[in-house]
Amino acid sequence: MSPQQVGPVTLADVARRAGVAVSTASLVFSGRGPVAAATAERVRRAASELGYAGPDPRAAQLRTGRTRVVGVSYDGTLASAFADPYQVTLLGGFSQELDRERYALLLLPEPLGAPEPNLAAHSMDGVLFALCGAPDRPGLDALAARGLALLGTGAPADDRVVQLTIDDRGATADLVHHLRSLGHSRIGHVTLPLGPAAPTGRVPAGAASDCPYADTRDRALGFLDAGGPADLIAVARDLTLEAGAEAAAALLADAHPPTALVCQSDVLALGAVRAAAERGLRVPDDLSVTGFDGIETPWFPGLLTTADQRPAEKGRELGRLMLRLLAGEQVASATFGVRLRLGTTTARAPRPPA
Amino acid sequence: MSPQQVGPVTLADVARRAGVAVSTASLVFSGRGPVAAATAERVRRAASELGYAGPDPRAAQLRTGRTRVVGVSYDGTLASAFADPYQVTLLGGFSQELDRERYALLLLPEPLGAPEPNLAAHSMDGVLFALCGAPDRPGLDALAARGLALLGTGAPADDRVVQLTIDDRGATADLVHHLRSLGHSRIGHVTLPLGPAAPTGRVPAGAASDCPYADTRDRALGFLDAGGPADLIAVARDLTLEAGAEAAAALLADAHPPTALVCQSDVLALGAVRAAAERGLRVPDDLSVTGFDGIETPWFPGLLTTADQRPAEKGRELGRLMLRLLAGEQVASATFGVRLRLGTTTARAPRPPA
DNA sequence: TTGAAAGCGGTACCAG
DNA sequence: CTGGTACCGCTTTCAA
Repeated sequence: MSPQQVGPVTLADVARRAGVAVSTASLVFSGRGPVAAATAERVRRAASELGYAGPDPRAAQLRTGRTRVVGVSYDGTLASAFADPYQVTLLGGFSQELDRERYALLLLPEPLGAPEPNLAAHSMDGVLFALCGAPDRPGLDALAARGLALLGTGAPADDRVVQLTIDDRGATADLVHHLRSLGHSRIGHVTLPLGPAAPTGRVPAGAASDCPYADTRDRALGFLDAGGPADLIAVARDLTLEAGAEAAAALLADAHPPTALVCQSDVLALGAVRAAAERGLRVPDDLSVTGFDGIETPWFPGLLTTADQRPAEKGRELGRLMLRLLAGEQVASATFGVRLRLGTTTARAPRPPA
Repeated sequence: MSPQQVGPVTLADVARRAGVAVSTASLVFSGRGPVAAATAERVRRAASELGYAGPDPRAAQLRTGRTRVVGVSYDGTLASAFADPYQVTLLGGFSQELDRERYALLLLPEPLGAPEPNLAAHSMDGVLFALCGAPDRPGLDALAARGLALLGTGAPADDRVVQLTIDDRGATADLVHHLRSLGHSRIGHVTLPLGPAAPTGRVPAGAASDCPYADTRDRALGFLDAGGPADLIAVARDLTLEAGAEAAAALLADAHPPTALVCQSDVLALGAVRAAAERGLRVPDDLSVTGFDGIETPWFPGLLTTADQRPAEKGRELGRLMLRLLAGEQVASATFGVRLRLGTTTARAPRPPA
């Protein structure tokens, strides 16, 4: 009868039982070196007899320095991040690429006001800052000091982070130009949150164009660039359909209401569509609405006019960039193309009532 | 000038520079032992001068055996899992509880036909089998052998996995009883996929009631228990609104079509609502529809009649169970309560046309 | 309050 | 092809 094992079985136990050196046993499991078939078989049998679970990843990680884990950092809770189909789809594409190389994703939500950043406390080979608004992120220094692969989509703004950005400003301006070409001039703008705890409501243009979050700011600037009126801007408190509806309602209640709404995200735009319906306005006959992102909405009858970021493809592209970084390649920041997608939510401006 | 550091700075470097032993420096960072204020200060200064990133989590993990990581395993791709609001919401609740104790989630998608299970290759303290259909899962032995905390929602069926299940069968039967009390007798059933690559379409009752996936099978059994007709069952190929619509359409095309559809998930039910609209049927006047899960659908006008699993709360409950397991407590499998939620998608059966 | 030293469980080099 | 051995970087006794 074999001696009773106390803790988990280790490689040394297996090697001893098989009558080989640990180094040889290690080769059997990693498949790296040449091992005689008979020896390998002996080791495998010893392993299964002892109930060996395979090399402990913790030890392997310490030795090799690689963890096969990529962190995904974002501000806010997981629930709030995943309420946005854009983020979910992007992450799906990212995961798809990383799966190929057997990397797993470690979700790192960074709740507001967390005392110490969680970020550096985990072992990872790289980090994707998927949808971080804030331009700086505590804990980044530690990650950089460890030499991790760092990839972002605009934030945090740091030379050590490779960025895949989009032309937020130009894409938004394109949407406004599209609406103007349809005869709209009274165009409203619904923005993403301006900060961690900003309430829903109308704001002066300056509040949006000074926003520290690059995407929010640049889209607002694009809106203004293209001649969007500075007095028709409202902020959504968070990235939900409800907040979009409320912000849109605030604009539609104006004495001289807009005939079109340019929203900084598709989710917000769908909220605007609902707000319109609640006021008895038809989309696009009475009100045109545009979004941003290009999410799939199988339940929405019609197609949102939007700046299509192709989230799945963008996620895959981020995945490929991450894999190259992990392979030690030098990767330059780049821009990802956004396409204007014409849907059924925009139409000619209605004739003003007599 | 200090000597040029080659690799990343280690605790030993810091200790040397501060003129203390590594063990003392360790205490400064972990805050575990008593260290004189002056000593601690010296260590911290040395650390910042050297750009020390803090204790390397890999080494700490090997030594302590704890990783502060919980894996979330499911079959299929991340994209498909996150297409279901139920799963997303549940994961949000789970994450919320684990955040409290600073655990991060490691996503472990297990694509079909992956050669070797990825599962055991990562360092974790526990694993949640969130929405695994398959009753068995390769790699489970290795996880159990390492003594990980194992938690599931019905699958994999294994004594080593603590389960939080629901009464799928009873809840579905309740929905059917509700419809029968409204005068429906011709009731159709739209099931979740019966296997990894099952096509959408009608199936004999036996196909569903023999399904290896416990939830699919038990809901089908509940449907039959309550007197649902065995000839009006259709399978959705995957968990999407489109597949639900197709499966529903297959039933509605029957020579003697149903006046109500009991769907095994809310997403499928919303597909059924769409299929009804495409055939010019009004819900609930011409067709009653029920779902399962209790997801939030801010964009859906009305409220789905459903078996409400309270996904956010269920996720939190799973989180609490996981934390107890991680703390070494003995935790028994339990049942989570499901509530019948009456919405606006069910009504009296229409009078049969004269 | 601090220091010395023994691992945690593998991996990777090198010699044979 | 196989065995010995020096680490990987930190935590944790235990002694001083």
